[in-house]
Amino acid sequence: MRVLSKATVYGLRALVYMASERERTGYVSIGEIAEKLNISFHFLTKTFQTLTQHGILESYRGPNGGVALTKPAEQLFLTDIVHVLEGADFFDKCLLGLPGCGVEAPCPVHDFWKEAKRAMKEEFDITSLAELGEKVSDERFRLVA
Amino acid sequence: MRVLSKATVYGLRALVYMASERERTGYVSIGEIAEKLNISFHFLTKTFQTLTQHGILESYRGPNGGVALTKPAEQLFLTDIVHVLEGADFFDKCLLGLPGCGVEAPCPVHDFWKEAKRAMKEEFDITSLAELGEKVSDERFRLVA
DNA sequence: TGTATTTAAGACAATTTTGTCCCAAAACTA
DNA sequence: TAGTTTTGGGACAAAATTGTCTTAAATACA
Repeated sequence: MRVLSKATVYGLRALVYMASERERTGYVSIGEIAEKLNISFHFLTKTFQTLTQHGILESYRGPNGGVALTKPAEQLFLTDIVHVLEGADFFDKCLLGLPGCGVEAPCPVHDFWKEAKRAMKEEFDITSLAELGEKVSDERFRLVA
Repeated sequence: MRVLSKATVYGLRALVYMASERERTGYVSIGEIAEKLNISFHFLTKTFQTLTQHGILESYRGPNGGVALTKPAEQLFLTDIVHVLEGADFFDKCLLGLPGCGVEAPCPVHDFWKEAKRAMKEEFDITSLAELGEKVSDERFRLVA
């Protein structure tokens, strides 16, 4: 059951890593993150550019440059990231791929899937990068194989 | 939020269509299904071959041939189909893509995701092709755009 | 001013998924 | 037996995703 693209997975892991380094001030370099999380630097850079263009990150070039969250991690939720990286219709798709699936003309699994999406979105709405970052700082949780 | 590949989506829709034609006896031709559901005949054929090889369908060649469910639609559940088309580990994957994510070394969203997968699997376990086929026969639900 | 560091951006390749096509094999019909 | 229908299976193409690389632009610092 794969729900997120690799681009989104890498982006999320990287953001949580940043949130887990809470005490640090200033920018974190993409190279450091890529190395720590063992993911492709160039690939992550592209995902981060998307996040920067959509106001999740701000970036700064040159020595001691890098990226930083535009808001406190307490105010950035999974839904925000997923909306940017997967599209605004992320929680609004038919399980059977039918275009206008809805109350008008639902597919046979519409009701169940609607509820599953609602529960999922609810959790994504309240889960902040700060919460996940803390878990990682606490050691018992990991971001890398 | 895309959970199933197109191959699986097409396969599922086709199986539900077959279940919805309950009164019919004998084989249903793949060509008919593909036409009715407006999906690629060749693509569907490949998916159906997989289902045949795994005992979900039985096939018969020649005039009046086609495919048929090996068991009554009441005894075929979404989990069975998904296991064949998506793999046996379908309900066992980490949201962040980490290989051995589990109680030992969980990712920071492990607990939530575990519960979401459990709820999803529970529904897939109890939803039969018969149930979905009936909904489609009842007209209020559709399988095609 | 020149060099090193770091993100920005795009070209390009590799891989996976999706889709198309052709021919063989099986079965029926005349 | 010949011809038609239908699935089986593989080759192949197209598209999307993932991954790599190169160059440019911005910034700091000596």
